[in-house]
This record gives sequence, structure tokens and C-alpha cells, in this order.
Amino acid sequence: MTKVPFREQMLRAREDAIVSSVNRLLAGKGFDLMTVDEVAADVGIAKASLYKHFTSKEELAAAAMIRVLDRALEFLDTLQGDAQAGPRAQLQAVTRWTLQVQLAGEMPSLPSQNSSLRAALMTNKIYLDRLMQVSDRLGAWISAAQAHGELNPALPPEVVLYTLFARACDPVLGLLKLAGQYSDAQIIEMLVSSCFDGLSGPAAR
Amino acid sequence: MTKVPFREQMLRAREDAIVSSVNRLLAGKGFDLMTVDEVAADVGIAKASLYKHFTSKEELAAAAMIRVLDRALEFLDTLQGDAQAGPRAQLQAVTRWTLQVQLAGEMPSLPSQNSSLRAALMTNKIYLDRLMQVSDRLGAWISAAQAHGELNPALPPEVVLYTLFARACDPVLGLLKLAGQYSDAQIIEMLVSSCFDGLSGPAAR
DNA sequence: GTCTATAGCCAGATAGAC
DNA sequence: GTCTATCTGGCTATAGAC
Repeated sequence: MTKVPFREQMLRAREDAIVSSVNRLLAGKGFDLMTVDEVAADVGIAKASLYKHFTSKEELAAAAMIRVLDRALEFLDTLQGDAQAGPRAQLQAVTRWTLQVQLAGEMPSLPSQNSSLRAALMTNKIYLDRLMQVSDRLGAWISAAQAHGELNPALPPEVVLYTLFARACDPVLGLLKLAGQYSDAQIIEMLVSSCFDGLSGPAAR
Repeated sequence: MTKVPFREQMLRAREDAIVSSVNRLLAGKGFDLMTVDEVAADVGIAKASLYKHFTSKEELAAAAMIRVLDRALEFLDTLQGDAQAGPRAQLQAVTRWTLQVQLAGEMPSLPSQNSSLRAALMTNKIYLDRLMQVSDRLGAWISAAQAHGELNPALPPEVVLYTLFARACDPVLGLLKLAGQYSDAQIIEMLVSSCFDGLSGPAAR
């Protein structure tokens, strides 16, 4: 049992508060539009203090991305438990989880296009490690699901993996939320359905 | 027959060149990362000259968005012709077209999140008019396809429409292109398949 | 480690000559 | 309408006192 000094606990707590703010702002406006001043104001500390914890805006964002991946890994662990549900059901559960995170305004948007963030992330070992872990575990389920005929074997596993990542930031969710006609649960089920069964739907055609 | 002065022809041609550059840059790096200086350099004129044609960066981007919508409308017209293909096939053809435009690096990314661009577009009558025209025509096909049982009737037409718009900017395409393992045609068919038939695939399950 | 104040830079927009 | 040169504001990052 390691004794953690009180000072360090406070440090961790503050850094956690910072990452939470970054995460929310990143989800709301994206990396480019988020300013370090906003983060500082949101946390309630001075901007210079932020730079004592994180050396750049990119590193700040990377910390948020890493935390999301860590939480995803935690969730994957809970799913590992009930293995009686097939791999397809597990993949759908992950998809539901990512959509819930997005609905909660806590899913930072992927650095889809050219961005200083993307370059920084590609040199961040911790981020790359977490990303690989998530990919590997999803990849195993994808292969299993295809072997069981639960997923289209004609699609390369890579394509399925990328698609699941992309759906975690699907702008359709934001549009439906904005329309205001559906409950959160309805939105999630419609998106999961359209992702796995397509726009054509599950019935024979 | 209206006589168009030579001067005006040159004006139009230059504005068209500007919009083309904006369109490409917008597709490549998005609104926030695109700079007016880049646009000017790409077109080969001074920045101040740009502002004689367009009064702001937002208006510049809006012109590019409008042109894409206009080209979409043209394409919809050509599809209207062969009506023997059902509405589902027509929707798939539109999807293929948007993916081809994206592959060509000419599909400006949607102003998904909060952005000064989004606010500007929402007050741009021409943009809104074109957007509504496209939506109406796709909406008619969607309803028809659902009535024929070619699309899942459980999904509100709105959801289908938003999904098709979102797929036009799907980051999965960029990732697959980056991987470099598949031909353009293969990428398009895989994406159309996963969009309409889902990750589960068209077979019974 | 926290703050205030500021350096340094870059991008959007404009002035004014031609 | 085109150009060069410049203004203006906002942003990242840092200096330096406490």
C-alpha cells in the first residue's frame, strides 16, 4: 500500500478538473476553436497555472483524449465479463456507450483532418498505446463476429473498426438532438440500428 | 438572349477560380485551418483583391458550399431521368456521387460543430434555399423507398436524410484512403454497403 | 504553484496609391 | 480591381513578483 502525500492528491485532483474542462470544451467546439483562456476560466485558475501542469495546448488535449480511451478500456473490461452475449452484442454495447458519452457532451471530436493536434497525438506514446489497446480488443471481437456470421465477412475488419470509431463522433447525433423530437434512448437505438442493420433495416429485402 | 459584357465574363471566371480554391482548401483542412492568405496565394492574387469579391472569410466558404449544393442538384436532375431504377437505387447513386466528390478532395467538410461558419450559413438565404431543395428531393425518394419497403420504415425520414448528409463527409473514407490498401472503387462500394446494409451485411442473420 | 502583465505571433480585414 | 503595406484583435506561451 503506497502512501500518497496529501499534496500530490490535491495535484491530481486539480489536474483531473483541468482534464474534465478540456474534455467538455473539446467536445463542444473542437480543438481549433477551444482557447486556453477558456479552459483556465472554466477551471477557475490563471492561464499561467495551466502551463505548470501541461506544457502546451496539444498536450492538454492529448490528456483528454487519453482519458476517454482509458474509460473506454474500463468499459470493455465490464463487457468482457458477460461473455455469453456474442461478440456482435458486445460491439453494439460499445457503440451504445460511445453514443451515450457523446450525448453527455463528453466525447471529444476526432482529429479528423489536418490539425496541429493530429501531429502531436501521433508522437504521443501514451495516446498511441491506448488507441492500440482499444483497437486490438475491438478487432478481436470483430473477427469473432465475422467468423460467427454475425457481421458481414465481406467487409475488412479494418473497415468495421474505423466505422465504429467514426460513429462515436457521428454528427447525426447532434443534429437529432438539436431537432429535439426524440428521447436520448430513441436516438441511440436508431443510430445503433442504422449502423449495424443499415438504412435498409434488418428485415429481408 | 442576354449579351454578357466581356468584363463580366472575366469577373465570373476569376470568382470561379477563387471558389475552386476555397473548395479544395476547405475539403483539405476545414474552415478553421484555412487562411485567407492561403486562398489568395493559391489563386495567385493579392488578399485585398479577394475582399473585393467576397466581404468575409465566411462568405467565401459559403460560396463554396453553395456550389457543391448546386452540383448536387445537377446530379439529382440526371438521376431523375432514369426513373426505372427505384428510389433506393437513386439514393445509393447519390451516396456514391458524394463519396466520389470526397475522394476527389472536393467535398468541404460540414460545419458540424459550433463555428463562426455555421452562424454565417444559417443567415445565408441562398445557401439555405439550396440546402432545402436538396433535402426536399432526397426526402421524396426516402419516403418513396420506405413505402416500397426498400428502406427501413422504422427510421424517421429525417434520420435517413441526416445520415446521408453525414456520409458525404464520413472520415472513414479518408482513413481507408490513407491506409492505401484499397482502390477508390472498392472504398466506395464498401462504404455504400455499410451505409445501406449495415455492418451486419445484406444476408439473413 | 499561483497570480498579473506582457511578449510574440498570426490571421482577418482595410487604407490608399495606381 | 489590383496591388503593397498596415492596422487590429485574439491567441499561445512566458516573465517575474509573491
